[in-house]
Amino acid sequence: MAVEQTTGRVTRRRVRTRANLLDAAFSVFAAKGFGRVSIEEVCEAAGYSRGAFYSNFDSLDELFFALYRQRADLIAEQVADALALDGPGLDVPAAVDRVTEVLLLDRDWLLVKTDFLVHAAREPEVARTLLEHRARLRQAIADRLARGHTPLRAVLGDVYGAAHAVVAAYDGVTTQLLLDGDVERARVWLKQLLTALLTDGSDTTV
Amino acid sequence: MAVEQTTGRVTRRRVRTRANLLDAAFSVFAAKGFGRVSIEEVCEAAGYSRGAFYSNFDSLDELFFALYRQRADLIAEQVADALALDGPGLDVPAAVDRVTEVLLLDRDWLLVKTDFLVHAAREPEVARTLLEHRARLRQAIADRLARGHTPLRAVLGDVYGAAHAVVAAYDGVTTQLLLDGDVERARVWLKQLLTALLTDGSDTTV
DNA sequence: TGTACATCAGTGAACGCGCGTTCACTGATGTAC
DNA sequence: TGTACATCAGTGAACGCGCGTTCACTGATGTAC
Repeated sequence: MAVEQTTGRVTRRRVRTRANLLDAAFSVFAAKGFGRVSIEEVCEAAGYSRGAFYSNFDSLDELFFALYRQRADLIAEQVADALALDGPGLDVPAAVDRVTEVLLLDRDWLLVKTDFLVHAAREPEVARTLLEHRARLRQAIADRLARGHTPLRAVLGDVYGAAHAVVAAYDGVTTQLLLDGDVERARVWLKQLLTALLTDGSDTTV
Repeated sequence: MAVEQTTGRVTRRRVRTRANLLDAAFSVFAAKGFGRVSIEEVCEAAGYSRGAFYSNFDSLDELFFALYRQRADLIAEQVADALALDGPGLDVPAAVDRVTEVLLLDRDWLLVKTDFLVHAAREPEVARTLLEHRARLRQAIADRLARGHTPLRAVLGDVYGAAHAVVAAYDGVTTQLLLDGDVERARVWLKQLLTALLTDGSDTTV
């Protein structure tokens, strides 16, 4: 943390500045990639001097982490909301629609998220945080599947295995989307994958 | 390209230096991430002065691209070989074993590959190259599936859809592997996913 | 195979810029009365 | 609500380092005979 607060006091000005820096950083990171961004660029984009940065953060890494955490929490909440909408019976296609709406909407976020992934892959401490976040998401999905009494495929094991598969499908589709930029195709494709993974195989053909 | 060759002559020394720089770059990129690597570090790791770098490449970007291309081609070849081994009938579990052996063996490669992915995601020209490379891989898989008369699931469409699903599953598992570093679990998991995607649902449970 | 010459490939010093980091200062904000 | 004071938050100049880039030079390599 930058500037250890002896009192718990946090002025509004500080909150605003921090938020402005984070917002500007998001745009800049999305546009250029974490590795190609300087502290100076973030400050310029936010309209502050570099001193303001150091008053709020110790390093770009710290800001990046704060940024990820903020957005990831927001999205986890939205996913939880999207999953909560149905009644006890789970309407899989409808739920998938709502969830992909949240998860595959913002290409900028996918870019930043992937930057964060490769960063975390090299920093075990950071990786742990990201893994916990993913575990929470999976849990929400598993809960929903359990609550919806969705028929599951034995190869995937229990609801946790199924939730794991959902996340893997999402990650896989994200990779393709990052390259081709076709959000609509990604949505359709994710729905197909999830259908193939979650529903039974009464549609088998040769 | 650095140094436009008027004659087609390329000395052995040059070939060796270039290879040494690429090898060193791979280690350094894998360890620190593309965005955190300087030309100087690559040269030092390879045991050359910075002038040698400029004699062979115009920029780190160019070297990165060359590096990706080199390794990706190698791996595409290995995957093709692994797929070619069976007779006309496709033994799915065995083929999956062989392919995952190639694809999920080297964490360093996955790190560099993902760095390259986010790089490409922001550079349409580079993205096109990567998409073409992925298309070739998918094609090899689709061909194999067609040749093997593998029963497919209707939700995925034809062999191309199935091949696409295989790649998505691979990408999804890669993401998880980057974070937890558990190669064995990733292999098992990828096999389960591919089984769920490719085989029919006679295993459905509730 | 050996020698002489031409060209090439890598060296390493030098230059300079971008930017990370610091810090004395000042306008902004909050508190007390 | 207003004023006086204390503290805080952001400013912007200054410093210096890391490193990208260049280039005259030299040892290595290739060619011709």
